[in-house]
Amino acid sequence: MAEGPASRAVAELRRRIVMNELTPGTLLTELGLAGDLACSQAAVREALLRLEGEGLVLRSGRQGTTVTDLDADTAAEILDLRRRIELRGARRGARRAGAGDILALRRIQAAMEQAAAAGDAWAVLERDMDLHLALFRLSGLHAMGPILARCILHTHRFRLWAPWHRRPLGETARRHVPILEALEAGDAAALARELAGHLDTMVDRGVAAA
Amino acid sequence: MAEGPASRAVAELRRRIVMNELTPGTLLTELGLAGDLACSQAAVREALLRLEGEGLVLRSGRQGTTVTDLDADTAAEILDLRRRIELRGARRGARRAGAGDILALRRIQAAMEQAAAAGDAWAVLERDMDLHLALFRLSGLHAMGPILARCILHTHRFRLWAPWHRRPLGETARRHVPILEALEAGDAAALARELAGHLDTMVDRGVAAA
DNA sequence: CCTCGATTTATTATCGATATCCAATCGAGG
DNA sequence: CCTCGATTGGATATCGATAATAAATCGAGG
Repeated sequence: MAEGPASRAVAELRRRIVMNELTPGTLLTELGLAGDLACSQAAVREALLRLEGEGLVLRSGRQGTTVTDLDADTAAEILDLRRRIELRGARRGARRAGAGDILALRRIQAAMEQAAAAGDAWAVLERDMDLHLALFRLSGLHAMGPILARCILHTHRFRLWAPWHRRPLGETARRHVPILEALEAGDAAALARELAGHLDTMVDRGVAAA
Repeated sequence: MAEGPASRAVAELRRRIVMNELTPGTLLTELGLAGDLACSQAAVREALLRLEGEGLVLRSGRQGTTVTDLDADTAAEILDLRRRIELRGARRGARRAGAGDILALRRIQAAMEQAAAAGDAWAVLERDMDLHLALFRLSGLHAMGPILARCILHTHRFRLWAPWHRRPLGETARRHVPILEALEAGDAAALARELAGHLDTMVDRGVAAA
């Protein structure tokens, strides 16, 4: 999984930020992280460049790089955006799904359940992202994948930041089963419905929902 | 404007790709570009990392990095996304615009007209991007700025790739005036209307529009 | 003639050292 | 006591060299 120092640095820092071990505003120095992660400045530099591309850190030239802020308004807006992207993608992709695609999706879902059983919250999130991205890839809208990835990442971060959104890991994993069943049945309408429901229950929108 | 080799490399490569001097699929090598742009491999490397974050190139490990593909379907989808982001941003931002904000926007618009008068198509696009981003920034939805930036960039690229979408530069610049006027009047509805019209006429949607 | 394997080559990935730059600090003058 | 300017410290930015790796090429064997 770890192909090199740079990849490891990206994965590790991304995990720390999304899991809120590194809180918003934290100042990161390239040389300092190089010490922590036991790699060279160049590797850390590449990692920070990538994380900036994902919106997790902000590099301000020679003043250093900081972990980006979070706010509820933007998080809600991003979730809406994500909802729209995934729904439109699902409607396009439902008909193109081959048996191989569905098998691959089921494998990811199984891996997610396995991670949930092991109590590895981060691995669950990674598999969740894999699954949603693989599903979206069926739409053929290649250039939008990274945009969706960014939205998913920020959704995850916000959910962990606002702890009242947390759910049992196993439940999170099992929630995806109906989505895959709708896809396998070739029912685009059901797929969109299940996916929409999944995204809508992802975040508690105030107490009124109860 | 050019702060260093890396910044210059990013700007130059971005220009070449968006202006379609570098066509989709072109293979780029770090050392080769370093020769072209008269800088070190590290500078080119940073540039390519950033451009990958913008979706303009695809880095495939040791197999090299290529200019990303374009397709009309995705372009249409991205334009829709952009429309949605900008419209929601405008509705939020209309009330918060101060006199200083409007002055800054007018300055950018003036610079765009100047670039148009000079016949500098690329500068017009840069100012267009500046203007739309500055306008969106009024919404306070910080984390979405880079997503919008990406959408605008791809919209520009697609428009230049499909030459029938081109318009006289001066017209492009002047199109933004009503938007700023609506903003200055504090009329959120008019702002949304003008902005929507601007985005809708950006791309000819088939011959039916004639 | 075709296939498989070793070799070569071209390219990225990584590192350590140096140059550059911004900002905070300290000191002198008013 | 306050302000302004030089200084110093700490960080990024950049470079050149080296290591590692994957694709392409060439050659021998079948």
